[in-house]
Amino acid sequence: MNPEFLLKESIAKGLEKEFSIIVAPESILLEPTRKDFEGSLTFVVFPYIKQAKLSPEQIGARIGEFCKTDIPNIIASVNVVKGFLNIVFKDSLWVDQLYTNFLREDFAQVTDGKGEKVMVEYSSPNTNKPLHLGHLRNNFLGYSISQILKANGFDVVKANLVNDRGIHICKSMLAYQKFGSGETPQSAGMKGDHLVGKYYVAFDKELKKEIESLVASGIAEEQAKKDAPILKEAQAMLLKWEQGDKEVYQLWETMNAWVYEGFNESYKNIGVSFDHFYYESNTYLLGKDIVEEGLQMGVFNKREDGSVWIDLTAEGLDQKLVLRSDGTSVYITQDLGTAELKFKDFGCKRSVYVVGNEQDYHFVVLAQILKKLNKPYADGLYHMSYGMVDLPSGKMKSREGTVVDADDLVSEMVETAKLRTLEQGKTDGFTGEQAQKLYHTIGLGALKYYLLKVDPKKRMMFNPEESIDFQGHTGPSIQYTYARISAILRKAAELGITSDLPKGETIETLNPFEISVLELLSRFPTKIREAGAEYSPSTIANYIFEVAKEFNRFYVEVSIFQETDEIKKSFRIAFCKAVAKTIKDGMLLLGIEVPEKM
RNA sequence: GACUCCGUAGCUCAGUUGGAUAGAGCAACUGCCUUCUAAGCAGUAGGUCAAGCGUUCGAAUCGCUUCGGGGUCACCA
Repeated sequence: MNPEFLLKESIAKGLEKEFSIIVAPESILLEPTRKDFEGSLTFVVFPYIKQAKLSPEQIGARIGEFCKTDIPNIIASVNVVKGFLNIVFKDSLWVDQLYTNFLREDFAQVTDGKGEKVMVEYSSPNTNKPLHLGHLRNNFLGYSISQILKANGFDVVKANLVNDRGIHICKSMLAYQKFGSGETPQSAGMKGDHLVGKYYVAFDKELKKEIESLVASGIAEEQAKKDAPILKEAQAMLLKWEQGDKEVYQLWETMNAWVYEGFNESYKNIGVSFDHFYYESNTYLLGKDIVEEGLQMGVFNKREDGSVWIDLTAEGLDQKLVLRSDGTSVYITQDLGTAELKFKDFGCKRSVYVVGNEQDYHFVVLAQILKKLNKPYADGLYHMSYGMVDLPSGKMKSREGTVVDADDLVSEMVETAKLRTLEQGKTDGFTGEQAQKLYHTIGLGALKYYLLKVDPKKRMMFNPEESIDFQGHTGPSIQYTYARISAILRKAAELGITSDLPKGETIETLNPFEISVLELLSRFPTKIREAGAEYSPSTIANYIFEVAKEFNRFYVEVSIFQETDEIKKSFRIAFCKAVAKTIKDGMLLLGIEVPEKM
């Protein structure tokens, strides 16, 4: 039985016996004891002073005494400071916890989700240009939250809704037609997505040129922006695409195929994956039947010009268009359609959308509409809204060429990892392939950790120099801790030291370093719950860093192989195993791998 | 303008269901590699938690006001 729960039960019993205060054990709040006081868990008594009509110190003392006699096999001592009752567990309890809990294969598996299906939609790129830094945050967050939801007992379907149609794709296509002279990714020696992106930039350049010359000929800038011939051509091309024009369609398929090949390579390289792909070219016409449905229900209303609207003023929102007067879809129409499609395909009542916070309003509206339509999946919609990634030079803008390309960034990180590793001569005994894999693990680990350690909701700063730092609060430093432990475990195996204690043996006294690490390990399931409930990979990232940091303190202070007490030695091997497992499992929740050697 | 998110050390961030003396990392400075990997550890210095008022046993955390920054308010996606 979990000692934290036993303690809560005992406190609840104590409150009742001593003060006739009835509280459910689950609702009792315990927090980790502050470092400067003795103890593992702290019960704050202030909330009960009114009912108990005694001073905080007196209440704390009486509850403490009660617990001590109630569960003497768990508690070593208690102390009361002001209104804080600090509980010191017996060292042998931690030993017991280590063997029966922390080392268990499923220690990090929470079952609260009960196998319920959840769809996590993330990545969702446009096919007119390659992935950039902002996409990386999205992809890492999406993958990580999928892992975290799985760890919470949900059955997760990872989906990618590819935006493969629209005016922006036509821009790339048109520029390719004009200036491409038939080059291909092979002939250009470029990844397909980068090649297509090149023409997207080319389009923009041409467009600017045309606008300038129009302005020079005396046309107002506003008008020139609308009248530029190349823009008109792109719009015409989109129309042709929608009419199924063979030539346009073929070009579209060819160029998209290039992009997909490029994306797949990138996805593989950054270690994210999907269970299902949706393509907007298949879904952009959906949603019209839902509009019809809404009209029938009286949720939507049709105006004279034929456009369809929903009035959300009662909800504190606005009037919102859901279908244009010409009968074509807008963004939200499509999203209504795909929400329905997702539900039909997988039956997920819960659906997580990993989408930037500039779309907060859109998702509030979407959720409201689904609710009004009485959709069974309306309440399960969650917009995992994350902040922009800023550069020291300011906001990233594709058109102004201030984006950081995802592929370039990853290779730079890997290259830096290689340099650092070679500098330190740490690849002795590695084959070339193993070394390459290590550089990738470290470089990518650094990048993922850097992007995931920050609260997703917050806008964050990407400082290129800091992100390639491998020391301190970084992924590689955690990976390094894992590699160190692995070295110990290898040596223990060589020496034939087991991690099991002889039958009937236990350890009565641990050192403070061991205890504070074990305290941390005990919080892992709670942290997983927290991360799941808050949709916050950063909770896990910061927790794992704490574990690694605390273990490192133990590592420099306490020797394992020089320990003469064989029982203690075995215990410490088990201890190392549990820490390694926690770090590994935690990092995998972030999508970060850990190396056995580095 | 309306709505919304944010403001914590020089920098990047934790901490926010109200709890003890607000914590890390980087950068700066001092130490520690003949003992399990120094991508580590120990230490020094660095704070009016944007400002003010309020709520109460207690506020970085809740409320109001002000200042500063971002985002959204398209028959674009």
